[in-house]
Amino acid sequence: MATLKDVARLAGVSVKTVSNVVNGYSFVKADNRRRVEEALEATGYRPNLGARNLRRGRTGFIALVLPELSIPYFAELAGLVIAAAQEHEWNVLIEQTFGTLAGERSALASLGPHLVDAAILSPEALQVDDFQLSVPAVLLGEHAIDVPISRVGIDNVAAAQAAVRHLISLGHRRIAAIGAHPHRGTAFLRLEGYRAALAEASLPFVDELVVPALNYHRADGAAAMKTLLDLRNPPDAVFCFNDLLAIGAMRAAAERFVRVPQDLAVVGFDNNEESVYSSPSLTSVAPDKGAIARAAVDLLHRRAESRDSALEDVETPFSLQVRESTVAR
Amino acid sequence: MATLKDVARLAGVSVKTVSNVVNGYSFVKADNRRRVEEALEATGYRPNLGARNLRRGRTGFIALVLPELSIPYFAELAGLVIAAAQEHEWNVLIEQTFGTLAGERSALASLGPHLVDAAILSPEALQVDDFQLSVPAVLLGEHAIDVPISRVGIDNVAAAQAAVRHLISLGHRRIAAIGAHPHRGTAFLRLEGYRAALAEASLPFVDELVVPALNYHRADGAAAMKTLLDLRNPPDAVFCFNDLLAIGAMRAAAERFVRVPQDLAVVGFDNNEESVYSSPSLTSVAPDKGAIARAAVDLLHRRAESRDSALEDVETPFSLQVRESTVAR
DNA sequence: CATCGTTGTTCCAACGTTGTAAAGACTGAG
DNA sequence: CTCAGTCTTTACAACGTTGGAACAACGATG
Repeated sequence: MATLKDVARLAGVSVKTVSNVVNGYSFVKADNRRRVEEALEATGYRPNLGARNLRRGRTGFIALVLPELSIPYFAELAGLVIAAAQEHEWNVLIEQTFGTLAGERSALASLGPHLVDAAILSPEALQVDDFQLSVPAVLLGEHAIDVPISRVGIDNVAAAQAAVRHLISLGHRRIAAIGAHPHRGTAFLRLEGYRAALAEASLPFVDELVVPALNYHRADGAAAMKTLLDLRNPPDAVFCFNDLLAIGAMRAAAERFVRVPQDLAVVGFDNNEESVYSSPSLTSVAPDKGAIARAAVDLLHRRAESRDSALEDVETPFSLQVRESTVAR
Repeated sequence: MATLKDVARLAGVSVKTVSNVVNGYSFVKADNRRRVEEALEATGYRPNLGARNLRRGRTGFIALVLPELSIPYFAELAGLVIAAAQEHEWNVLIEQTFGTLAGERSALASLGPHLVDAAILSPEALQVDDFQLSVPAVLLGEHAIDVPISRVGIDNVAAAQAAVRHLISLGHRRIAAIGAHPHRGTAFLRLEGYRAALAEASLPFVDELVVPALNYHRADGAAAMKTLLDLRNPPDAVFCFNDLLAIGAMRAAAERFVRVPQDLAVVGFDNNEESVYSSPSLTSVAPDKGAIARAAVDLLHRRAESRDSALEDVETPFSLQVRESTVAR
């Protein structure tokens, strides 16, 4: 593989002059520039990023720490983050934590400053004092833990409230919630929005209608839904804290021959592509994932450039996509 | 951030001795080893991977080049590849090509040997003469293009044949296929399996029942299914070349009030998690994704260690998961 | 003609690590 | 006590790059 030295020898100039050409330094004689460019072409030179970054003190990578790529929301988000990072000549390193405290801690520990320039974190279990970071970082979605790190995400309370308001506006009165979680920040906020929507419609908050989910997988949604359907007085609508839970819930309903939306309205959260094509299609809170990815990467880029470290809290837009699970075709 | 030099100063030994301890070199006096280890602990030393790799001539990264993370199959696979790579102390760099020739070429071009030690490729559009790789590589799934690169994947012909045999065994006679594609290797092979299954049952191959799909997204499956349902004599079963196409097809069927599986049996390919929870759940060819990920990474590891470059062709197992889309509950 | 500023090029050092070779310390045998 | 052999540590160079200083060439200015 060609190095600067090889190119320099071929062009008959010094290594530094080649480096200057490569880096677009202005004061290079047209003649030399041409010769260097030809030599670059001839050798197929590509800079050794390791060496460059060693010298520059950067790595050219950012970390994206998330629970699991097999969760569609994170897969879609990861794709968008990769695209956004490319704009800033960053490569993305994905670390999966599987939502466990141990996984998240070990991911954080491996994030030395020589591995990545910055990190995007989507933690689920981390405690306040785990956040001893050696690189600029941004949190996705969490607004519940109080920690001095910038955040990007939607207003979870407002979003959840909008979802439940929608159910109320359709005439539902016994509305369940699936996805309560003892440590998860977003779960807390979405429950808050659920409560708020009930309160403003003067509907009672019923304990048995709030079902926890340890993970947010389809199986958890199905299990939770079965619990709800077994109640003496089952709900006529359910707000699920993500789309996977909702898909699982709809599946469980179908297995009990409960019709959606006639007998049970369902709303999800995340607006996965999957939810557009399910039968029935799923009404869902749709965060602007592209905006989240861009905002997070841009924020880190600003922070990495200038050493100032003002905390930022970027609120990205969301919308409610109404589909068949709440309103029949 | 602590460097070897800092640790050495603290422990009162040379830089190299610290390096020796870090790398588990045997001949270090117990006393010094202890002092160094304490100093390592005290400084929280973590090796600078860039520098280490510069010196060692490795990068510590492998590339995973795939169409799109928002496609569940690739998202799941990526997660498994990341896990498998961790075993060999490799980090995974994901490049998305969006299935375009330009995207794949640019991804390949960016794969200099100083960026990654090896690459896992899942190409869709690449031509034979695009494969000028400067690092060890392995192809996923493609057995159609003839190119001197190792491959890992299932026997696509046999898998497709098994799927269509299953439909035939259920009594279906007018079986369609969705997903034909002019350049995609796997599409070609799956079509081959479809043909073979028809042939062995002495069923005719009917042109109008084979519908192409440019992309393999849900929307393409829905569009293709509409075409089939518009035929004067629509099929009573359909084999889709991936699960997304099948999900789209089932959605299109539902919109026309065609019942699955009573009026139309559907088989997919990939066995996405999504397909277990759809209504009806989807019968699907299930490649062992974990085996694919492990085989690919292990193969690259062997190749990267020893400089020998024997071509390998690893065939991983698959199974047919029968669900409601072909057999009612 | 000396001085100056501008433009263009080169040399040197350094980023943090590890392989090599050489030097130093210790052991046991002669 | 010397020597060879083994164990242990160190100095040095190098990986490929770039910032900074130094240097060289040049025309313009006084």
